[in-house]
Amino acid sequence: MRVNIRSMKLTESNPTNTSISSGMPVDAKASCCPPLLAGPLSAEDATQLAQLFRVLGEPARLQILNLIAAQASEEVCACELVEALGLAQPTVSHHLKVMYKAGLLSRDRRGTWIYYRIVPERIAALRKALK
Amino acid sequence: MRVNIRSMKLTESNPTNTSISSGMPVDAKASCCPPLLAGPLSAEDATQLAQLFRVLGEPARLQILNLIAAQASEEVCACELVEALGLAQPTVSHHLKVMYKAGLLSRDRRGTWIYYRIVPERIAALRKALK
DNA sequence: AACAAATATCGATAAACATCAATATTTGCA
DNA sequence: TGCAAATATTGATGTTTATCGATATTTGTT
Repeated sequence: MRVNIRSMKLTESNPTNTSISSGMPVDAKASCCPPLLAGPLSAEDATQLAQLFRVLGEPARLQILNLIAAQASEEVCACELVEALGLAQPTVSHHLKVMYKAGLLSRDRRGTWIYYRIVPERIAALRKALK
Repeated sequence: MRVNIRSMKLTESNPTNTSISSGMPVDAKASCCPPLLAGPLSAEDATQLAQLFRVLGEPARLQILNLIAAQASEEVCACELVEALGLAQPTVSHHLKVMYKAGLLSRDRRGTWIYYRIVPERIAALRKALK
């Protein structure tokens, strides 16, 4: 497990959010992703799950996930995404932030660059929710 | 397999849409839901997949799925959903239409009532897409 | 044909959000 | 400290869409 001192700073200014494992802000609560079809679903659970699905309901964000998954290094620099997606830099930054806050991406700052990775457990949780 | 003559009428006035199996209009193309992480994703595929996720990105619609799944009969009358969700009838009708067009629900008209069912293959396809 | 019930459509409104240009902030380096 | 590159934020704009009231359509019944 790579521990990057600088990357800690990214979460220091985010005291209100809980963490999955290390430095992962997540808007959703810890009791995330109960099965959608295999049991009762509270209104709050429905809201949280819907919020997660909505994050995936954007082509650009799906392509970001796909682009990261295509990397052998399992990570991608934010700067690469700008040209790959053909979107403005603020737009890409926005999408990355949304996915990061949703717990779908983790990030690792190395110098000026920030490398993003998929959080596979989060994807798996969503897949389980579709049961 | 129950064949309802009247229910045929529901799809007769929808000649532009393709069908999954029988009487199921689907906005998405037949080549739906390629794996999101296990291979390249075209822009069109990303758009289609995102559209499907967006349908699930609404708490009311997730609750509709959950309510149907909770029925032993595996189906639910639209009229029951209005009170169960606490939404206005046009709103519920709108959500049902969105999910029906997305191929997530099938419907069976019996007299004045319309009973909705989950299309499990569609849910399974989404789950597979999260690979 | 007339009526009642269930569902669909229409029109309007408000909220959410994707997008970008401009600008600010952060970071490494000299 | 000053500069350049990467990323974040701000403000504005246009689009999408959830929601509802009012109304239309469909369906079964009498």
